Amino acid sequence: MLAHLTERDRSILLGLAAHRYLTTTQIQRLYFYSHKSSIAAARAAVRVLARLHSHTLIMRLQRRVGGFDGGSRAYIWAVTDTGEKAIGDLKNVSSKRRRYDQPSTQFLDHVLAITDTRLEIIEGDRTGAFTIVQTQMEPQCWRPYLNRHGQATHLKPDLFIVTQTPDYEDHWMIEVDRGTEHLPTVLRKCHAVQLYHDRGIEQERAGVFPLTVWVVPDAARRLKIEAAITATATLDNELFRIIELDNLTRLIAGGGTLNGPKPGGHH
DNA sequence: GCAAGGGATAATCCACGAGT
DNA sequence: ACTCGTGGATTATCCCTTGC
Repeated sequence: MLAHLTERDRSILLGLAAHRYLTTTQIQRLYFYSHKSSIAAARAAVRVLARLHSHTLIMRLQRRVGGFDGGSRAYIWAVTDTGEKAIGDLKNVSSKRRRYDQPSTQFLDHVLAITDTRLEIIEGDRTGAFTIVQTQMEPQCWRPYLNRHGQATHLKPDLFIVTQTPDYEDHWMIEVDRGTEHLPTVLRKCHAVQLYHDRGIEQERAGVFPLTVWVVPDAARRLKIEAAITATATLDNELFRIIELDNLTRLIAGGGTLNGPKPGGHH
């Protein structure tokens, strides 16, 4: 049943399963980036998705709700049970049963925003600003540790990335903030990062501790979170960076600063 | 306030060419 | 002959602005 699928078709299917949900545009940016124009790439992506759809390997959610700019929203895609089974055959493992209810818009927005963030980094790699050495998505990027009360728990960043520039190898934990969480919730996560840092687990495992980057929707949100972290004496400011998506690749290329490589920085 | 108009983007149609 | 990729042209749909 998979004989008629191209290598790219399989990549899309696997990628879609890994991300759970992807928009047409995201699939285009992930898998159709070497076309002559982005217009041509978009058309190609739509065609391929229509084909996979006709084979009932993937399905479409309702169009995205919300958003501010004009135009139609991109379709959001997910793998069907049939597609899941096909992936099981591909990987030579039995497919796990998964239910795809219509997810909440907030959850969907967050998942898609994480992918947009990851795409920004991938495209930074493509332009040669840095090289991606490793990418971990949920739940692979979760880190077990003992909390203040000695209970086993997990630090759950949205992404863990290792990048390479000529001078340094940098580790990153990415948190994608949509401006919807209350500041105390954000600070609670920061305290978890701080404690995980103080436990020394990551340093022992990887040799370095990653920089935690909050990717925020706008400058106002950035200033709020920056101020809150600075005002909290028990948090080490140097563990965190708050940044808008536009500047993320510059931050990564600069090893944690926006001004180029940081002398004597983490490596 | 409301309908018409305009901008933006996605999806679709169609003709053409390359590969098999 | 058939399939697939390409890209110009067209259609569909949404949101925002404008004029009343």
